[in-house]
Amino acid sequence: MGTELKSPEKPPDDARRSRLLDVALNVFLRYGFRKTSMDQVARAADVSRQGLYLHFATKEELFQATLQHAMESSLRSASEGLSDVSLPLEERLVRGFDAWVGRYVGMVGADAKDLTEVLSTMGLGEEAMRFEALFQEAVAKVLRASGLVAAYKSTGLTARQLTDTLYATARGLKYISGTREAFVQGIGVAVRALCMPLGASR
Amino acid sequence: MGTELKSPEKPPDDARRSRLLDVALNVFLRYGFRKTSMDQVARAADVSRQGLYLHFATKEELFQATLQHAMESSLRSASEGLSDVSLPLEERLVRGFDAWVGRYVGMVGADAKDLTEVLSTMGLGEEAMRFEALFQEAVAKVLRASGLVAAYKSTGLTARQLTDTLYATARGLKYISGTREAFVQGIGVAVRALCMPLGASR
DNA sequence: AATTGACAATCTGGGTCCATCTTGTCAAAT
DNA sequence: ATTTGACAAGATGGACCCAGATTGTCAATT
Repeated sequence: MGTELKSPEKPPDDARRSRLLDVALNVFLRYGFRKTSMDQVARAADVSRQGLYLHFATKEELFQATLQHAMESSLRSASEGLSDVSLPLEERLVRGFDAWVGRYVGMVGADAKDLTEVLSTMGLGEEAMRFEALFQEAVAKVLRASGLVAAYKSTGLTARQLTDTLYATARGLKYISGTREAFVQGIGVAVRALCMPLGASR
Repeated sequence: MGTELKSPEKPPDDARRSRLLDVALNVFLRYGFRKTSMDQVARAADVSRQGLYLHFATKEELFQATLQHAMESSLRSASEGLSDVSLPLEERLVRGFDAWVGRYVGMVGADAKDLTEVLSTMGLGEEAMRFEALFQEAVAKVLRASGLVAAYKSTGLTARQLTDTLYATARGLKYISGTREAFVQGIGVAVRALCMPLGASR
């Protein structure tokens, strides 16, 4: 069964690896790639530096795995939020954007400006765009299924356009908001405005 | 009549000064503050360096005047667009945001990241926020007058909240869009979605 | 499996020196 | 008014060196 699952690094290691990647993500987000040392990550994860090398051969491999893990993790929880049919549409959208964007608001330090640069250097730029596209498709799918797009029919706007607009709003809020709470508040307002045509009555 | 118009530097010089400031803005936007020399600005404006010093005593004074002029100019044209009653609401909003934000999309170079830093260093941060607030108030005013806020009554959203949402969208589009045209397109979609409750029928 | 201690090779940041660029000012010329 | 030419003081950037940090690997230990 499925010996070539297209995932290059998917031998389901342990939960330890996942924990290391979570810790590494936080450190990388605060200090960027250059100013983060393996020792720093190891200490933050309560592991020896060599223990870290036991899982990741080089710093770049750690970084790559960290980003990959973060994107998969964010997309997974975002998708879960978006597809939670037990919640009202607005709440699902807010949770989706919070998981995809809001989760990182206020976590990036001033030294972390090299992350995107290094990211594209390592060829992760395409992967990032792929995940971004997946998230956007998930949002668009929800908008279509909810009947929102139908409600906007008179405007001629597509699900994709509504998604892009909401996505741009989230990106703007990411820069404007100082805290995750402020972001959630802002995206909540945007979502409420967008969903208004479905009938905001209680 | 009004001998103290609160404007600190408003002796209505000539159009020459205004032209110099427009040129200076373009250079500053491309190369930032540090990497822009007085000679560079002078040459770009087809003036001698000393001719520039004849209008602005120091580089910092030039920078300060440039930003002040840009903010005033942007706010003026944004306000004109917003209050042009000969245009439909959507077009007015698009023109307003294009004048305030879109005008600068794609113009800022990689070396220009020190602009905001220097800006706040010189105490222009407060002034910038003041202009930002004025623009937002102008937008909110238009939204209220158009009846859009009333149309959103069932959601409980205020004019301020709708304005903030649109503003966040514009900020996001500023980072996402590579060109001014793409920005206008994006903000156009956002505005259309927002104005939908007023009846998008043709 | 993970840890400690240790190691050479390499990278980084600070410091100095020095040539060049830039600023701000001046006088003379148009 | 604006320009050209010139100037000293100061800022900037590149070259270079060096101490210390960091990386990646090893062996011995638990």
